[in-house]
Amino acid sequence: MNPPSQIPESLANASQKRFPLLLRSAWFGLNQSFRIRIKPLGLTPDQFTVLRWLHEKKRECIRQSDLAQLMSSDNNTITSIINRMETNGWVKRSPHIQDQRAKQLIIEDAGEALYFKGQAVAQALEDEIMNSLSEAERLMYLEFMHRVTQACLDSRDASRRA
Amino acid sequence: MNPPSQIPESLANASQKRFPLLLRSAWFGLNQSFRIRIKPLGLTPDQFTVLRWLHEKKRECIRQSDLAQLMSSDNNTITSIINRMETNGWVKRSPHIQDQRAKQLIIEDAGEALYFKGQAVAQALEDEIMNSLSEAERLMYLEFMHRVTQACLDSRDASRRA
DNA sequence: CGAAATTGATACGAACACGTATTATAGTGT
DNA sequence: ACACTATAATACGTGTTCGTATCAATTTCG
Repeated sequence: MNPPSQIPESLANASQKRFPLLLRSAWFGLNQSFRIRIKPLGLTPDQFTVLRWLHEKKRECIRQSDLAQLMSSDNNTITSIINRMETNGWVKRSPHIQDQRAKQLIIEDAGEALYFKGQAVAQALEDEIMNSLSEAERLMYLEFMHRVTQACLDSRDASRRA
Repeated sequence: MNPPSQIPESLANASQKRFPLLLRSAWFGLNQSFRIRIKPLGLTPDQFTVLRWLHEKKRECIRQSDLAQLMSSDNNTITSIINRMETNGWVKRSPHIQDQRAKQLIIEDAGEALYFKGQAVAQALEDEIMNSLSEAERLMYLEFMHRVTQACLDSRDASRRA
């Protein structure tokens, strides 16, 4: 007997419900879906994430390394992303007041306008995904996910120090 | 027990427990942790994932596009990864019996030996993360995560068709 | 059968992730 | 003042992700 070969194999077989596989598929699926939907805006998912943080932290002084922290990324990647976004006129680098090594990131009006458009798409997508859980399940899930996420970041930090 | 103010801002502030942020941080954290730990083996996380699938599906005939499906990836990326892994002698391409367009992927002995070493690291990491939940919580979490993951993949497929 | 649409793989280029090294500045200790 | 260490950003190289285009082989259908 052949295994049922024409069912979404990605989950049908794989899902002995192992956490790493689920996490990978969830992230890839969400990211790809979002990428396709915001492509008309000329944005990538990562660029949108940058705009989100710069918008939300507009009152604070955000250096590139702060942004790297917020995005679970690193200074190299941020430098590269900001280069492109600065060229597009969505953000700008400003000298930091107290620290002459650092550069403060500021979202430009064009960038903020783009953010608002992307945010509508992002919110719709998030709602759509979260609809697969009931209200009560969603609360539990987000609580669990919060703890698991913290464990992942702790594990990373421990591995770095080792 | 006050809100520890000098703990990763990525979760302390951001975690109004919004799903996309949690998912991104969890994936990046897990991936980075795993990358650091298997680096001594000369493997990247994605290469390990390839070895895992080719090992588990060793009895079946796996084409590159099958692997793309399993990994929530695409043919372009698989071609690129397999190129490097074939150079290293970890996998090899074989002509497909019935479909002359396709290439069957086969894990080499060197690749399988590497997989076993990586698997020990992967399992330890998974156990470590899952320890942040009790047994009962873990069961619920994996069930929820399964549904959410399926929703993410469905959303991607819908966006592609649109 | 034969034309059209589809599929498997690849080439190429842009964007992103990450490691290592480098430069400039800041903070530390003496 | 001095050396020492740490941090912010960048340059550069490798690996991964993804879009578009291309080619060959397969399937569908008139």
